[in-house]
Amino acid sequence: MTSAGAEPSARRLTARGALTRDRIVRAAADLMHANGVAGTTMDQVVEASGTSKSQLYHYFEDKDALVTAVIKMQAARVMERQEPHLEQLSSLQGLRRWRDAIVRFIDERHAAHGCEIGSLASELTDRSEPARILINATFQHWESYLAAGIRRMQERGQVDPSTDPAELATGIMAAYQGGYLLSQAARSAQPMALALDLAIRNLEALAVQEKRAPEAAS
Amino acid sequence: MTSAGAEPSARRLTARGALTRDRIVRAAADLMHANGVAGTTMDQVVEASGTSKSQLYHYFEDKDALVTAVIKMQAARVMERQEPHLEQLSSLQGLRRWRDAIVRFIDERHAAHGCEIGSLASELTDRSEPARILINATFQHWESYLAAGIRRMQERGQVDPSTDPAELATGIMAAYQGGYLLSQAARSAQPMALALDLAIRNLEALAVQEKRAPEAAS
DNA sequence: GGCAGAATGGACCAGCTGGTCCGTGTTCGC
DNA sequence: GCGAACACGGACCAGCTGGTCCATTCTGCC
Repeated sequence: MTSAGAEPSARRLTARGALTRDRIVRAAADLMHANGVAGTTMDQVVEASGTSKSQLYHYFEDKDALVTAVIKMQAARVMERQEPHLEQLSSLQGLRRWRDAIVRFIDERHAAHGCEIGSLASELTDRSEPARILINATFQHWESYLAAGIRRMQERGQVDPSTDPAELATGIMAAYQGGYLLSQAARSAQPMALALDLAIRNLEALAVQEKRAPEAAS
Repeated sequence: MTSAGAEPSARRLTARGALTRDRIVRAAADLMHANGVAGTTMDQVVEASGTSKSQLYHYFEDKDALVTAVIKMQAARVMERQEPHLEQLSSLQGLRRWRDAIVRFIDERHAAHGCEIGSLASELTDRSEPARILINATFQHWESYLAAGIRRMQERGQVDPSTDPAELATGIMAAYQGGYLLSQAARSAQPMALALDLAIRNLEALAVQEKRAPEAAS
């Protein structure tokens, strides 16, 4: 379900229409990720998506509606990329693999651009309340995956059970977002690596002292 | 030294001129912090600063030059606000006081707006290389204060001396920036509190075990 | 096979945006 | 006290931006 919210009267969509709509959102998402929302014009979206002005305004009431669809698509994209790592997260090892994947991802892109959701958050949060709510919900959803993983670690005795998983998850998310921002500014994946290391080290420190506990096969 | 860089030919500035220039940068900084760089028009700056178009372009070659001045002013403002806390930082207690001041600051503003530098970073880093370099330098400078404080803590035996203070500082900065972003999106100071707590807890965990060591007066 | 509604093409527009220009007032240094 | 450079006011403009409109072509469905 990569497609995003409708709005402009839940009109019927033919298969062809749905495809066109998707091309528009995809093009808009890429442009806005690279140039910002304000830095992306409707004409650019038209050209990049190979559609026309009338189509754009046929599927979206105005730019705000398009932006809403873009937020939803980016949220879906990010979650799709993260899910494989977070879905069954249940150990510090898994968390470290998650960290490695992120650092590698940023490194491959030479730390150009920021987090798809984070940059939208920074630009839109103060400008549009509906956008803020949507973005905040995305963060929450994202964090809930981390929290669930941490809870599993607690159950397995890898992490101190007295600390609230949701709060730890927020802390880790903050490290991720801040790490992304610093990496973007430094054009290096190192800040992200340091930020996530600090966050993970925190769980390790909280770990039940039996560091070398009986490891299940795997 | 709140005023920012010149550029448009280091022309001579009369006292009156310097004042006008400063009013312009100040107004631009406030507008851009609230509405973003792209969301701030030169006409708005003119109106908010009570100047005229010709003055604006008398002191700044173009919008980019104005933005550069704004970055420098915001960097100075942030550092001015942080220096009292970071200048002689040398204990975990001091770090916690820094944390408290930040959380209070965000709470007072009901978590509206983001970090003055962080939001500029997010918007400009990909769009302007000179801006990126300037912003990155600001982060470095900022982190160096934190690193110096951590080094002092190490010397006093409060923090494990085997960890690189600069790397810890980057991690803390990331927690700060990410915490700010999440707080802005959630309209609550809590994410910031959790993020900084996680970062600080990390130093505590690293602390030499003699937790209740001989405390110097104060 | 024909019609209602979806999909599309693209010309057109009013308002805004960054930036220019020129004339006037002020101030500093000699 | 006087000229040069600085400070200032504000009309003006070309290009862009989000958005409108209407005519035409497809498509699903009875």
